[in-house]
Amino acid sequence: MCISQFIHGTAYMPRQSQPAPDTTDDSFQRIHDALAHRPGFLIRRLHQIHVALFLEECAGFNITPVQYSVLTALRETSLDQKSIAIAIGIDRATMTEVLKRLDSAGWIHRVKSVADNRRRIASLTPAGRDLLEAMDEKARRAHERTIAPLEKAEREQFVNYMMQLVDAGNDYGRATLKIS
Amino acid sequence: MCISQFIHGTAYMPRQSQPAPDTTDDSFQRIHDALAHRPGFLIRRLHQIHVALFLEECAGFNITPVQYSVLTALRETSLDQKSIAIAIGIDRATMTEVLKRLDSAGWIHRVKSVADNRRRIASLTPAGRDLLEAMDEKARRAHERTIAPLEKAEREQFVNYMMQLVDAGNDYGRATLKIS
DNA sequence: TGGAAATACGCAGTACACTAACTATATGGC
DNA sequence: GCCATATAGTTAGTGTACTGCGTATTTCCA
Repeated sequence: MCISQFIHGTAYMPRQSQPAPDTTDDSFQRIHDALAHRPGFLIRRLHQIHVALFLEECAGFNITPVQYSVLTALRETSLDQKSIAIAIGIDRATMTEVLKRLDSAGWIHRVKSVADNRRRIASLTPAGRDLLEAMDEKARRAHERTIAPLEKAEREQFVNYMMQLVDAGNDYGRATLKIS
Repeated sequence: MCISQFIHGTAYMPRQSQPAPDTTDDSFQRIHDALAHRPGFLIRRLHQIHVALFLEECAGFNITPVQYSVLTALRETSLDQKSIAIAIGIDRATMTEVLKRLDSAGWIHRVKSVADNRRRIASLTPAGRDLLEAMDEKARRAHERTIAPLEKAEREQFVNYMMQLVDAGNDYGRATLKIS
């Protein structure tokens, strides 16, 4: 189902939420109008869609997009946790968790740096390297499928725009969420 | 700091992760080359950036982008939980959690539907309506700032592309993550 | 009209994303 | 050389995003 179908009623449409007498069909149109043009809303949805496509393509490997990014980075070089975190853009607390999972899956191992005992250097195991090779093609397809609905020239423009925005906003992320 | 600074060394650059003798400066360039053009990677980073901008703009309101989307939807009409979930594109388990928090913050309340006792209808409280009014301008700014580095025409193109992709991929999301 | 199927919601479990506070180690200035 | 300061990593807590299962209620049809 696509949004148009949803809005225009060919897909699921709740009919008897009666307690709200104003829940008419065009409420959904109005909600759509209010949200569908907001960049942040679209980005969130697009992220969900990409994750779903990635997991579908790479089903059987039991790996997530972030984990694949980390392994990709480690294919280039062994690296301490903070550097990996900066390179792929997540904070070090999350990095700790991600590396734990990659470690217990047997795809990486972590050793204390001899030069600096605070650091733990992560490297790919042979199993991790094999996994990367086995799934590279499917991961590539997941990324392609995410932007496949656009024309070739549009896809290039779109990726180019995102690169500009990510580069410009690179200071943000690792966001503060203050709860009361 | 921007990615170029990061890659080219004017920003933080780990120097003595010595245990990996191949950790040269251009490892970071190679990691960047491997990741920075992948649509999924860029989308994830852009999402992080938008959330950070939103929380910065709306600091003091103690609200998240998703919570704001839900309130925005409820401004149009009271609605059962599943319909809200479909309208803003998250699954109903997450919706339960989000509504719990909005409820305990006093911005919505939930009542059993008289027509269908399985349903709980959520509505804005006066406090919720006031909150929306108070933060509308700042939320709008957060969305604007997310795409501000692009030219006006580019921004329109970019949002247009995202709308196409989200519409085409609307079946995805609510993703399957199978853990062993 | 009575029971099977469908639906709405909740809960437990997993993963990413973040903050804040903590430990352990390293560094730099005196 | 010693101590203040800075840095790497972990842990606890919050929030979004899922799956899968269980419960209660409604619907449909045989």
